[in-house]
Amino acid sequence: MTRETLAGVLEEIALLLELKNENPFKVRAYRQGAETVRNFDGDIVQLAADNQLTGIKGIGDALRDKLHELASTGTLAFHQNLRAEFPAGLFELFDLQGLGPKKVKALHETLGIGSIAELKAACDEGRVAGLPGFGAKTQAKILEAIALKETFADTFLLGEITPLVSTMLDTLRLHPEISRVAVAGSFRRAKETVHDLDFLVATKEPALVCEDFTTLPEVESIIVCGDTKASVRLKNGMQCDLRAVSNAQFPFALQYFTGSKEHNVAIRSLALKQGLSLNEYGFTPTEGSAATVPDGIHEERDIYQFLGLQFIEPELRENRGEIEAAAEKSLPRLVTLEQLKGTFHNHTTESDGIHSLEQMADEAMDLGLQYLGIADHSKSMVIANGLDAERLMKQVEAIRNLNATYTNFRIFAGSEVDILREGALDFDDATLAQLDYCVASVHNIFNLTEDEMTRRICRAMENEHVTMLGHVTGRLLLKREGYAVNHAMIIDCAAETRTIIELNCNPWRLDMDWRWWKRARDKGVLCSINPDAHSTMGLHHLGIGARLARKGWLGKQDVFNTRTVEEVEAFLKTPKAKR
DNA sequence: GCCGTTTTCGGCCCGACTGTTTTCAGTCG
Repeated sequence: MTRETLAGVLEEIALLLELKNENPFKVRAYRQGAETVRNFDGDIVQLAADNQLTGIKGIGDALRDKLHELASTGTLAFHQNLRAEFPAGLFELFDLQGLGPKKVKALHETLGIGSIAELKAACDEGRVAGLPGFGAKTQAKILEAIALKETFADTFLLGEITPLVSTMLDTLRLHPEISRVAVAGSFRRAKETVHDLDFLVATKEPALVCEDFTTLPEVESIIVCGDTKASVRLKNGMQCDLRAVSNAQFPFALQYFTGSKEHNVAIRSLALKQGLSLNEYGFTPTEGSAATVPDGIHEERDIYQFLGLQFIEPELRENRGEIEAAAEKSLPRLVTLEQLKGTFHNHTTESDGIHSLEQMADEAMDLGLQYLGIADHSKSMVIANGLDAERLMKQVEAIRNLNATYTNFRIFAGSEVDILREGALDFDDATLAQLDYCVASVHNIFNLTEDEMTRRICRAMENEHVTMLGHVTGRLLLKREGYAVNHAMIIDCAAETRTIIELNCNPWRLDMDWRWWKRARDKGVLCSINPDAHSTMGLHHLGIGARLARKGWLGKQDVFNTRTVEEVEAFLKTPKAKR
């Protein structure tokens, strides 16, 4: 029994109650209960099993008893009974954009639809468009949403699976027959989403290691298990491969399985020019070649060095100019997580965060940061409890007071100010002038044309008080496309107006996309790696942010929040035009 | 279902947008 199981059951109950037209506030109570469980500071599973869940805000008598039953017996009768009233496949319908409980209920009751497959068939036959409350456009949108979901099937967020990967790496390292372990593939290259995981081990007992791999606790089922390779399905549905090689083969296999395919093709053609063919086991002379196979290759970097290249960090291996740069020895020295001294764009309980100003600051200090920027939502974000000017000024005062109690830490008072329809801001200049800095973001009216949206955002960046631009496209990976923007124009405008662009490192966003950062860097635009944290845990996403910044070719000097607190203070006091 | 309380029942973030309607329901954030 895990915390996530408890929370998941409460979420599912909320969904089922919604389907049954239950009191929306009751539904919300279950949903909030799930959030409370997720964010509880302590061993909530044990407390629930011991029936010790008292005095926790959001968990009343009913949820306490249900969590106790669930944690102590493994199931919850109330949940099982609710579940039995609906087909299991009904849940997946909620993943489709545009479908909520009412529509799902209508589809189920009138057409007997209980799965995405059935819904797709019904749409294809035009049966959905005729239902009351539905129409041709709704039917088309549903088909679109199904197509989008199919595209993203079996894809996982980098940030979401990172803890799982480190756990599995730790387990493999403990194996007595394994001398070296690495994760390769797109995960190692820090792609924002990954399809499968590739682990690599060096061992003298490959068959044994493969067999043991299939018994890891994360494994759901075995796909294949041979002498040097095992392939399994993990409990989260992801396919996961293990390759077992010798210690001498390890660097070659690591290079090979890290990819990308395009990068490897280019690398192998370089080797061919030297009369050597390169594969996952090593170099071999090509037919008729007088080349000798190099010895002394122990690490991946030795392969690159032998080919006359600087070591290419895995994040850069996309064949987007890194090989040419490595040949010229002009690769950037990439930023590291350890170089980040602070971060901006974080929320507190004052808007929609779940931890207080003090809690967020404490966590930032525990992470070794020198400063923390607070940027709660502005008043237009009613749903997020956005602050009006009066509340904002009170928060600024609270921050100033709190700063007076710190010796080696500083909170910067900011706002995540909404960019309104035409590019105006949700606060007037006089209010913004009271802040240390400000992040400007779009949160509504997503359906503008690319031109209109780009103009809207550029107008906001032209404001003297806008320090940085938040999540450039508003995308939610695997869920929602971003709004249409012209990245090139926004980067140019940021360069002209000396506006920093955020790399929002919430795992769902990773926005601005890594493919644009090199261009921004070349135009002199600074990046701020911002977790958009809505809880203390959210601050831990800085690590993912650093990886994506590396993927975007950024070095320490390109990332604003590698600067010291004194440097940041001086920067923020300087008028934008002179930054 | 939870919370707070003028302590046992009333209130619970709400506005924008879409597509369906012909004045509004459903979804989203």
